[in-house]
Amino acid sequence: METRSVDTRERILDVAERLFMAHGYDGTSMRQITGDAGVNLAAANYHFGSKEALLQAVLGRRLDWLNAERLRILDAMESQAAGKPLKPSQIVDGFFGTLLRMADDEDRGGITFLRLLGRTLTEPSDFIRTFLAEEYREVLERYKAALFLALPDVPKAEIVWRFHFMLGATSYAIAGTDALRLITDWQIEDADATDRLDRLLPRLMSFLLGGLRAPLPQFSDNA
Amino acid sequence: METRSVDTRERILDVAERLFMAHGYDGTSMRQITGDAGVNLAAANYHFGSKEALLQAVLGRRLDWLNAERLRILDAMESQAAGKPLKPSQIVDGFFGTLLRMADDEDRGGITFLRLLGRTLTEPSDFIRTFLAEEYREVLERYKAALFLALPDVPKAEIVWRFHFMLGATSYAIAGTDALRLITDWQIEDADATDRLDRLLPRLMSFLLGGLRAPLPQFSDNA
DNA sequence: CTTAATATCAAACGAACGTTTGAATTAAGT
DNA sequence: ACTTAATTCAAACGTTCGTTTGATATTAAG
Repeated sequence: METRSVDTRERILDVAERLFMAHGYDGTSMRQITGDAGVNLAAANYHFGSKEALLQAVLGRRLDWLNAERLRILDAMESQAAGKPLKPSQIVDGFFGTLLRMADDEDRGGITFLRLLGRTLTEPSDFIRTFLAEEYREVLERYKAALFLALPDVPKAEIVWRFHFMLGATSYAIAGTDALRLITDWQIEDADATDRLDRLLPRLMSFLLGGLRAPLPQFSDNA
Repeated sequence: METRSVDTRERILDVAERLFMAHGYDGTSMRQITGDAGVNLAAANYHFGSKEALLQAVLGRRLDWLNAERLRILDAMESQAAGKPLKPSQIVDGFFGTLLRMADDEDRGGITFLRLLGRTLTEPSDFIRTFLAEEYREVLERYKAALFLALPDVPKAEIVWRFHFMLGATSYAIAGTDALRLITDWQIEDADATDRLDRLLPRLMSFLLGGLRAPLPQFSDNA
């Protein structure tokens, strides 16, 4: 009695991942999901309990792995460094590079999951934010601490802000919703999607590191 | 017969702006909007025609002014420069600074509109993206061209990408949905919201300029 | 073969959705 | 004062939503 339910579960998760990415949470109905997946409507509630829990399952399936991998990489880098601070570029690559490299891994959601995540990070619903906060709590604490050590001369508040900015630039870049892309004569360049993804990582990494290491802002007041 | 309808129209726009910001487009119902505004349900369809047209009216009310102001500022800077390229910092401030300074202007939506815009830029619906594309077409063309002139040694494709990254960092920073803010012990710093906004602009500007002027990425292949 | 747990199914639940209708009300023009 | 247009209103339209129900089918175990 395992084979059927596992197939049904995974098929629902795969279709839900794609539809939530394309139309958002509120814009996707349980009937669309189960219809596209070729399963009965009630199957979704049977296996996941509710629509909210379904989205959490969709995200958790990928985020559990992603953030465990991020921690594994940070552990490896830190034990390699033997107590010395890491380079900022290492830390940024461990966090954002690990995410972007999932784009090529179809077994872990590929570009579909990346876009879903980029969109979800800007969703307002309380249950989503609570869920994401818990999913990210440990990995953010660890990477934040690593950046504090790597940039001892930069005020911690500035590092946190710049982490926030980096997350935004990355989310937006991968969300691919592109309010911009319609306008920009994007064809200025290439080519197939594979090529664009190959080049996105180094492009984004240059930008993020440039922003992270920018001169500190001058505040007009002196509070 | 003017005073009533103008009041009703504006009250609907104000409430819709706030609710779309807080709960997203799909997550906000016409009944919530008209109910909170204290007007009849049918009034919204009478004045705006449909829910989609209402969102466009909400956004257009602010964006028309914002993008006209951006063009006005760019015109002023270019005529001041008398044919010579502008400084990148001028251009970035004209585009993003003008946006962020709306946060203090309650008559033009203040922080509520900024957050709504940040969220809306990542919405997937076709009608939103089409609308935004048209709203932004001219101002993006002009600012892109200014950046091309200001950074003659940077490939145009790189500039467009970095413009995209800057837009993402800014949207995310102002959207304030903060999947992050729940986790990050944000209290590390200050104080009241006014103070945070005062400091957001210089902080974001440093980050954006650092990213814009970062060393060019090295691609692993040589295509 | 029987039993019990697990999974799928068609059908329905009540609630909420965006929109429309047609009458009532208000304001403007003459 | 009368006419006409603009606006507000209560009520209802048909549709879609997430979820639940109870029967039926499938599988694993004794």
